[in-house]
Amino acid sequence: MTPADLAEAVVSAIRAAVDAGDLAVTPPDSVVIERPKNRDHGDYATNAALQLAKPAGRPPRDVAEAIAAHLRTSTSIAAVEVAGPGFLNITLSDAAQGELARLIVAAGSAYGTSDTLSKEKVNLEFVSANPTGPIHLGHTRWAALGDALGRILTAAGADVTREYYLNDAGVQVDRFAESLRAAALGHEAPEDGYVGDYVTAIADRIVAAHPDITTMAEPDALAIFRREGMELMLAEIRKSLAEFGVEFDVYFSEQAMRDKGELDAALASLRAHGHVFEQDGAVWLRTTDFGDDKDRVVRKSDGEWTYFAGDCAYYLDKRERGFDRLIYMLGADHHGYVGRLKAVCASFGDDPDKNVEVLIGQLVNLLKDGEPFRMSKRAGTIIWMTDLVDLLGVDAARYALSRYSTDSPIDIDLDLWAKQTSDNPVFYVQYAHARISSLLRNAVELGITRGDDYDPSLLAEPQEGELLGALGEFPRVVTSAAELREPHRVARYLESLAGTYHRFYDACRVLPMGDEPATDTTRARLWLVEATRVVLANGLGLLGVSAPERM
RNA sequence: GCCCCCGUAGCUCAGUUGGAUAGAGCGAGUGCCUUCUAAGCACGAGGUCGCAGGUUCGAGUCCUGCCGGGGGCACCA
Repeated sequence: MTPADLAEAVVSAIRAAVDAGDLAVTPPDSVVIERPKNRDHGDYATNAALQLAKPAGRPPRDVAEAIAAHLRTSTSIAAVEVAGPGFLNITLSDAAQGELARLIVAAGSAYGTSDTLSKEKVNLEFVSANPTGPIHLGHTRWAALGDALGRILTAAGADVTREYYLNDAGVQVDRFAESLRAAALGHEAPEDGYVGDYVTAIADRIVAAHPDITTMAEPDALAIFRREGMELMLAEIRKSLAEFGVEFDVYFSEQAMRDKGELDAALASLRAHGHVFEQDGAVWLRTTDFGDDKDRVVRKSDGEWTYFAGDCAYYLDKRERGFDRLIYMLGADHHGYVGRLKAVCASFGDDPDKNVEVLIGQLVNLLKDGEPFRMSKRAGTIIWMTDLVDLLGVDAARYALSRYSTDSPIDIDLDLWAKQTSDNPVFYVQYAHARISSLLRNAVELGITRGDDYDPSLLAEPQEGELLGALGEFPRVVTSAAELREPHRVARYLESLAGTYHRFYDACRVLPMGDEPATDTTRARLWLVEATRVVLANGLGLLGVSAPERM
């Protein structure tokens, strides 16, 4: 019996109580089922009676008793107690609890997926780093988190498009081209230009392909540096993202959007909605109508579009492609954008509370020996995604960036995350999976199979109950992580599950010792172990972290 | 000055969207391997949930103010 099944059973019991005249309320569609921290409070607890006390006009404990009487008729439920202010503490029968392993094994990689968000067409935009440099540490947090969130939303049934906004038009790209040319000529980088090993590396490649470029007229040279520099940079970005396990469905080119006249179209639409005005020779959007700090310029007095104009057009483009939920993942240094993005949404006549969601991620620092870490070989202090992967590997890097709330700034202790010990959370979780895989291999060698079925009531040890209960939580963890846009919940859950498994493993021998024969308990436990493996693998998969069979 | 985020055990952080006695891990202590991976497990100490009010049956969680830390407030991108 899953928590969801139990919730339905409680709702049914409430309906039965109402039908029997024991309770005068409108039965709720669903109730909250909790897994209590304290096992004295049963396998599961619900506060349904506390919620219904007011509409029923009766003390919570009375309501609880009325529900409990009807709940006790279920054969899956071993005990129901009314406790505290009116909680219902429910203990499942061993058989009902043990059934879960079968359900999980049968579902396999689908266990944890649901159709909770099936009505949502989500556009998930993340990373969107300018193609003027490699992916740095801050972007890397979003690469890990955005990709994980995409997987989690998909698991929850949402129709997700992962998108990278390519800022390939405008001043930054011009500066990049100028910086490349300066590097090629051995000149100093221009003011506000780009510096670093990667700039000279790309410049060298372009010079190699166009030996005459250093003697070419400046405009002609810049055009080549601009076009090819961006291509090479983007290729490098895509390569490092791919190595990190991150794939986008759409790389959305700002330049292409401009070429299609979408900026003019967006401005016309905003004008039609009545939020555009002219002042000091510039064209403005009156975002203060919708709570922004100040109005924003769309087109400068010199006729150039602002970056913000792109935001407006891009928003409209996404909406016209049918997305009703636009999720933007931004760094803390961009949190000032929230107001204007919401205002853009409202200016087009949409609902900023529904159509636009902005997730703000706090900053990431690396620590080594308790001190801020710097790349020693380089003058620059910027740390790239590839540096982090070199230091920790993809699994540890992704996991380290995914296990914390986006609200909290994170200090990644390189010593800790590079460790091959249980101090390192990702190893702790992966080790549980490897340990299970090893056990299952041993079972095969001993010629023991779990068979087509097992007796679920044999999974009656306390550690088995704990493990089953933990496995049963997984679908709810996934849906809550999806609904709250909080991938770290999956990581924390996996750590807890790994611990629960290790305790089970310590307490319950699975395979027979010596010449002993395999028993029904052996087979029942093999189902439970395989179910655990499935959940660990599915959960790690949601984070884009591998589930190794050997370590 | 205004806006956003944070403040929970010595350290790093969770806290099931308002529930029962606030939890893990690390650090430090003591045990547990002649058989499934000891990269593991078991046993304890450690707290005014920044402070002060408020909302209610009930607040770490919601509201207000204050203190402290981080980040941000362009006709830049």
